[in-house]
Amino acid sequence: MAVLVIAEKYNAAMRIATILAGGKAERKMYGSLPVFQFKKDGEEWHVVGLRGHIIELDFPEKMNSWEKTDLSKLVVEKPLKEVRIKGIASVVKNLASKAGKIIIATDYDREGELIGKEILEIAGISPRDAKVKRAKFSALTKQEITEAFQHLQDFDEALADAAAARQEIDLKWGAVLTRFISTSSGRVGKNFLSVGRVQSPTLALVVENDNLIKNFVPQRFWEIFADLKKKETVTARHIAGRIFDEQKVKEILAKLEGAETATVKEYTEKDQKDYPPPPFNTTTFLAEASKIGYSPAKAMQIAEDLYMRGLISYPRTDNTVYPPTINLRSVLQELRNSPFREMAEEVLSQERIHPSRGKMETTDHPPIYPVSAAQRDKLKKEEWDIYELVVRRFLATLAPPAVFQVKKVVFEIKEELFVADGSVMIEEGWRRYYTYSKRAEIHLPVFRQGEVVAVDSIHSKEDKTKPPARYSQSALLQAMEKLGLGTKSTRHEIIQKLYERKYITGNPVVPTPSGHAVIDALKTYAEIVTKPEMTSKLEEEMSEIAAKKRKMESVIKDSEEILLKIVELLEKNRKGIGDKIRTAIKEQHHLGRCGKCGGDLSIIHANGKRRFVGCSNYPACGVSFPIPQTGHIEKTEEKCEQCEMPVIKITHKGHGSEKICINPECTAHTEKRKIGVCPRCGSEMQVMHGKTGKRFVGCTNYPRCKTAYPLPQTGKIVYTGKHCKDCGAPVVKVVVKKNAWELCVNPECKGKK
DNA sequence: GCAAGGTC
Repeated sequence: MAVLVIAEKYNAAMRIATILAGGKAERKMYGSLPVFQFKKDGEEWHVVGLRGHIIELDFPEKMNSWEKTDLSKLVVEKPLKEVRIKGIASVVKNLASKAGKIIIATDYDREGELIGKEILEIAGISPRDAKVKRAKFSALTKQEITEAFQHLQDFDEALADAAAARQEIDLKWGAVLTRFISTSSGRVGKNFLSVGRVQSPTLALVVENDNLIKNFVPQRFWEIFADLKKKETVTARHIAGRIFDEQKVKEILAKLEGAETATVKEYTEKDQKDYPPPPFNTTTFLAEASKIGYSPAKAMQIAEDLYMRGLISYPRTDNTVYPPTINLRSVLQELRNSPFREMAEEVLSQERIHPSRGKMETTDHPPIYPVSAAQRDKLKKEEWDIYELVVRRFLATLAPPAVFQVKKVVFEIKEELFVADGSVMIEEGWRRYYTYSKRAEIHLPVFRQGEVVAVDSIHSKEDKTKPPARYSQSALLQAMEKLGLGTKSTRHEIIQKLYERKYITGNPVVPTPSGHAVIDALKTYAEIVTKPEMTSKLEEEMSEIAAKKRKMESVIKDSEEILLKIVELLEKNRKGIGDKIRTAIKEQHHLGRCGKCGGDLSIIHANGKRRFVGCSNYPACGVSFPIPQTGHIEKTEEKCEQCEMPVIKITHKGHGSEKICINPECTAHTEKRKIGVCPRCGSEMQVMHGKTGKRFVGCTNYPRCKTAYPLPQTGKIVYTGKHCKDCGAPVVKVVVKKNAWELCVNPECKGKK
């Protein structure tokens, strides 16, 4: 009797097969799907790995039109299940039909159970069929897997239903609100606006933060410092800290007027342990990667790649505690084959290794750690940076604490108390390996109680309170985790989505007018979808479904009723909401006033083709300016110092950004556009933009001299000051992504290869 | 062309 085992992913299938077969599994291709095969107790076993969900929900085709579909009908429509990966489906179906036993061995969680249900449905087998079994394990270790397959359990339909309810509710709320917001504001097609259970509360965080910053009223405060002399100068701060009452500051200063000595009232000195950081989970990993310049999306992409190559463990994890099944010493031994040899040996030389542990402990995956040694020349720089980060973090979590000598002195000057703190590292501990963050050190001399030192000066410093900081991408990621928004696998994708929709821009993250407008509209008419509570409520309901206290159908029905009411309210206010968002988006594109007629200048995409800056009073006013056709354009609040025209910021992928004013005639451009000397007339040559926006090198002596050379239309052009030895034309440097080369601009130059 | 969740 053949046995079919279905795992969630390729790597899991391979591990399971290797463990069950005792290392003798054979890998065979069924079309494009690898299947692991082996014999065990006289039975033929097949192990296949899926690729996550193989079914996706979608509405029937008749409801595809955003404009024509009645949203209240969309709310109650049953979505269809579409098979996404047909190749896998047919192979699994075939194997299942021949199997006497089917073991679902997907990840042991809600989504894993649903993935199992999906594949059974495709194979036409009921989850209640006696030949269907479930293997439940929380780690891909020999012990866990062996036990799980010895104690097979029944398939848990209720758990799968919990996930299925989430799927349907997410799609309905997402599709209905996305369509409403987009169609009401005329944003249909590729510039649509979107709404979702996770993305909208996340956007709301950014918008609320921006509101706090905009409405922030700084408060003045003062701090009083005393410079004291003891061989070196020691600065002590008045014990009151920030004083918001100016009168009080004056009083204290008056009291201290003429003070000559300070007496040490209190002096303490102690060693303070500075414990190692916890092991990496996805969020902490991404936060640290951003410190070395990798965005969450980029860091995640690299980590996934390193994982697939067997260099680091699974990068999607919530866990911050090493499970006992990982042999930490043998990982260190493995690292001796890498450039981290010496460090690994140092850590190994400890008599006992005490790994640090974080607050979050789950059993699905271990924290992120290196699983094998890598060599620097085998990896790209970015891959090495991320690998090194994971290795150094791993070493740090196994290393002893750092030790700081901490000093505190309290001085008394005319009955007023001042404090000075000192902190110096005396043992490196884990900080020797983990060099990405430093703790500030302040040197302080030794004092003794009762000692009297000279007062050099006493002065106050005025300052003001600062608005809250904006979210960096990684801070946003951490806020999402804290609020239960998204999962370790989706959070960074959701942030990317907010950028794609142009709801947010930059890092730190700033919301755009359309981001503000959409959140404003949702807060008024569908507040729940802007709050993390929608997720926590759904989580509760899913738990109830899994615990068989409620039926999936009833949870979906309740959710539909709430959404129907929202749709009704939204439809009543369709025009008002749409106009508000439209106005906000106009502001987003608005660059400034037209110098000729006073109209609005904005970036216009002609038929989705060439882009330019044009006047809103067209055709009455024909003012227009060519702008570069490549690169991402953002508006700025700046005006050109020379010509007072609006300045735009252009970012070229792979290499920084430049700010230019939209006026091609402006002399402020001259420096930037300078490219060399015309070989025919000796005048200066510049980068110019033709009527179609195409750029070229032209002689400034035009029309008397008509020398012109074409330029590459992508990449950044940099002035080199050089001229071609063969033809005398200017030589420019072209930078595309990370590549750069020098180029004589004359296409007919004989010196060219 | 819609969401969020798996995974590549």
